[in-house]
Amino acid sequence: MLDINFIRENQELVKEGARKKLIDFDLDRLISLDDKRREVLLVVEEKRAKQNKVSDEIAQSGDPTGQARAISEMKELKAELQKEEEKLKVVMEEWQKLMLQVPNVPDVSVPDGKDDSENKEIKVWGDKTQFSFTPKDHVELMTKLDMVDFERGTKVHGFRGYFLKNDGALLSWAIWNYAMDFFLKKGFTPMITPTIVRKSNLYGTSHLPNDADDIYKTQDDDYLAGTAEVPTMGYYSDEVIDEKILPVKFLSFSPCYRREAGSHGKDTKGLIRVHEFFKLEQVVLCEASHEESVRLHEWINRNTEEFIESLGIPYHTVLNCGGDIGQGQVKKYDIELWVPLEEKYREISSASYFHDFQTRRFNTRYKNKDGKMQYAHSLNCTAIPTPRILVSLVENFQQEDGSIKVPEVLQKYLGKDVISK
RNA sequence: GGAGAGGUGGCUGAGUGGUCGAAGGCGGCGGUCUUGAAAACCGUUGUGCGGGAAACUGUACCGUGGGUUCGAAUCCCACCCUCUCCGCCA
Repeated sequence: MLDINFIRENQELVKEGARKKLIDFDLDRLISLDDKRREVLLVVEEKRAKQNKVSDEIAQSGDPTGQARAISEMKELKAELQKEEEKLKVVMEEWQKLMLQVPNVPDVSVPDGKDDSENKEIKVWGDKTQFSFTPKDHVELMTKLDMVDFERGTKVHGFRGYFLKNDGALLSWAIWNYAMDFFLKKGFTPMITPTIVRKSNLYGTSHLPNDADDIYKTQDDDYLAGTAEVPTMGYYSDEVIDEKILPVKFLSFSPCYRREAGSHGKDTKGLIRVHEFFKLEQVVLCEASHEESVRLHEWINRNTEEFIESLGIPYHTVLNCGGDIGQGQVKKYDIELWVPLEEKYREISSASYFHDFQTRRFNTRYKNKDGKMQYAHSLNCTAIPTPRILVSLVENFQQEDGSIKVPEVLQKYLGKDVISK
């Protein structure tokens, strides 16, 4: 959410931002609605002031005749007031709905573009893996090594279902354990978060109202979070946090649930796109400073790059274009790992910052040194998702005999240096 | 699932129709005292929106939404949430 005064004072900027993000938003409608809101609010407040004043006089007056006259006058005023309040209510309903749809303004460095095909590659690390034999894809590799069972996954769960077993399961644990060690050294506070969350948290992160189709809902009207960003951001909702604890850095672990509505034809095989996965997520709250947001954004993204580098998987980093950026995000980097059999880089991580877009919705504030209330800034970045990471890991490290070399840093966590039959 | 209790400011806790934005306490801040600190004492201490250069001022906020009333933290209705006990359960 943006501040309405900011919106009013920066209409062209907001419009340009929406254009860049390819979000269709009728700002003029919001502005005229806001004019109306202000106008009616003024009338309502004037009438209330009058009402309050006369009510006090009635209470203090010892004159019954005067009281009776004032009361009958106030009855009229009350009727007028109710009419105006009803008007205000109607205006506010639409106003609030529109306010939830205003996109945050993307950074000037965000390039134009319609979708992920127009993201800008800003970094390439490692050489694309070359094989002296015919490589296999992760489905074949992992199935043959009995690391995964898609058939029974589908039997039990349905479309996109999977079981990880044997070294598939152990490798996941090894990655989680390694990632914990790796990220905790950087000063994160580890958390295991709830995944069933109240609706308000998804409005807070701005997954709602716009991405409702992608979110599972329970019969109790709760939702299953698609990322630990959601519960972690909710952690400090409606709180005034102590400025001294900023920046707070959480490393949150959770299962993640995504309906993947609208992507039925995509990635139908394998572990790239599944309904249920696990993720370690970096979530950061910092002081309300653009420079600090930028600094931490670079930092969290770099953390994940370093993690991937330590595994030795070739990747590149892209700067997401306007059309590939979410409603609330100011700027986003994606880290994409090389998937040899697809001959493509595939997204493994996403680092974004939001300024106070999310914290306004969550009402997460702190008091700054001058005693002024400020909305904190928020950022997040994937630390590591499983099982998606396994795709590029096994494909890049496969050997001619169908075994998989274990990256050195994982060997002590897995207890072996090669996965074979 | 059954039964009960309760939601008030940063916290605790009083307040059952009229200067209540809300007593008291704790905490915070400022001061007195002290070499310094503690203790004690004195003072001060909510947020959003609007107006104003400012002092200040209008309005809203006592879980949420409605209702009654000239007037609601206080009365009525619905909902949400929390806690306790019993049951079930990883």
